[in-house]
Amino acid sequence: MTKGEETRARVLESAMAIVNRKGLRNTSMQDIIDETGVKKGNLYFHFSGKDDLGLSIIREAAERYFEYLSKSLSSNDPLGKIRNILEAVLRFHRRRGFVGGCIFGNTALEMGDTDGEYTVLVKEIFERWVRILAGLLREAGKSGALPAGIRPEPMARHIVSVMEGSIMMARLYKREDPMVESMGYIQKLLGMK
Amino acid sequence: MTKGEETRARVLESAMAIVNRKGLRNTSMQDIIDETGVKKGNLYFHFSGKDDLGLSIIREAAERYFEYLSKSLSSNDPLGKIRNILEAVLRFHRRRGFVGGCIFGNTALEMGDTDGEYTVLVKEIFERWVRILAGLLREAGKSGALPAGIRPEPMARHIVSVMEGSIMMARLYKREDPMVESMGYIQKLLGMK
DNA sequence: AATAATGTACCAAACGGTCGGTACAATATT
DNA sequence: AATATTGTACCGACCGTTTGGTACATTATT
Repeated sequence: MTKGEETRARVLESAMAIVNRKGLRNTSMQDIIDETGVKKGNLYFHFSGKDDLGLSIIREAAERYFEYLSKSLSSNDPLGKIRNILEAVLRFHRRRGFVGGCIFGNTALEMGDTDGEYTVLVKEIFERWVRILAGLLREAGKSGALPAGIRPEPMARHIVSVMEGSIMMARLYKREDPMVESMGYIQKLLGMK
Repeated sequence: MTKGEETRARVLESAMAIVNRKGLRNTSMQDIIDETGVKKGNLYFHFSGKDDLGLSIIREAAERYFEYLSKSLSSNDPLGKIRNILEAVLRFHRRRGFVGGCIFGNTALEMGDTDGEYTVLVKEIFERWVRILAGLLREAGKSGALPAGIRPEPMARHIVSVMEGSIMMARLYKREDPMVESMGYIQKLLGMK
């Protein structure tokens, strides 16, 4: 790792923490400069602009997030794995004190109705999440563990919506209850409760 | 209605439309000046600052929203009324082409983790929504129309989370499917499907 | 005449971004 | 071995624009 790569990684690390806390639009390049000590010229040497930095942050956050989720799969049966994932998401936000919320959902909302690079990237991340859940649901369906009338794809999309909505509420009220309750209802729908 | 009241109402109307489309933080006072033709001095005569204008917008939007929902209650039984409300929400966003999303959820996220006036106001609005839904659920419970194990308050909170999450997804993908699907799963939980 | 409403000019701060330039190690040339 | 060249990393002053907000004179309305 060269000196430059090290600097870039360090800046990305700090910037990710700030954006996770304050959101993308509300984080200025100056904030990053102040926090990391990197000088402006150098910051723009490593990142071509704010969008380059922002997209790099989202991409890096997604990689870490999916890696974290995949390490939380302790169960053997597919529905158990889904519960593992939901619980991992809850743990993630509980550890953060429900500060910041979901960086992907936040970015989706911040970017509004534009069709820019951010929106495309966030869509891809959600689709990746849906694909993972739908795969597990399909697997559960094959072994007859899925209640009648539950189709994998729509249910997977529903789970993502529920998590995003309940993360938002948990953040707003700084309580885990919205997430815990909604996760319970998902499990009820899946016949696990 | 005096001329001044008229001006104030007109500015509030236009500003609400802009904020609904672009979000609060991404809407500048200049945007409102450009759109409405009101002059800067006059704008600051009617509203003490951006926060005053912003809070007025949210309050007004909430009044209209709840009024709109209450006019959509055509059913007689409480669970039917809940379906009416969900369908009214869907119609509301469909008419907007899923542009803008939910102004309350957007504001909640935009304001981040601060405990400012915006956050307090948005919390109140969500609580009001929960109270309405919980009342209907309790009513349904009394007449035995609620499946076993469904408690009104948590279920009401869950419904709000689901709606917020699915509105966000519908906005992101510019499709009604996320809302339609999630509404279906809510009805399934309530034993209506 | 008093007050309510409006118009215009201005402000300091913050924003993302550009610019010319420096420091220094690695490589090429002589 | 001495010198010249190149590429990476870094620096801080400066730019134009936009931001929310203020000051104050002017015009309608009552």
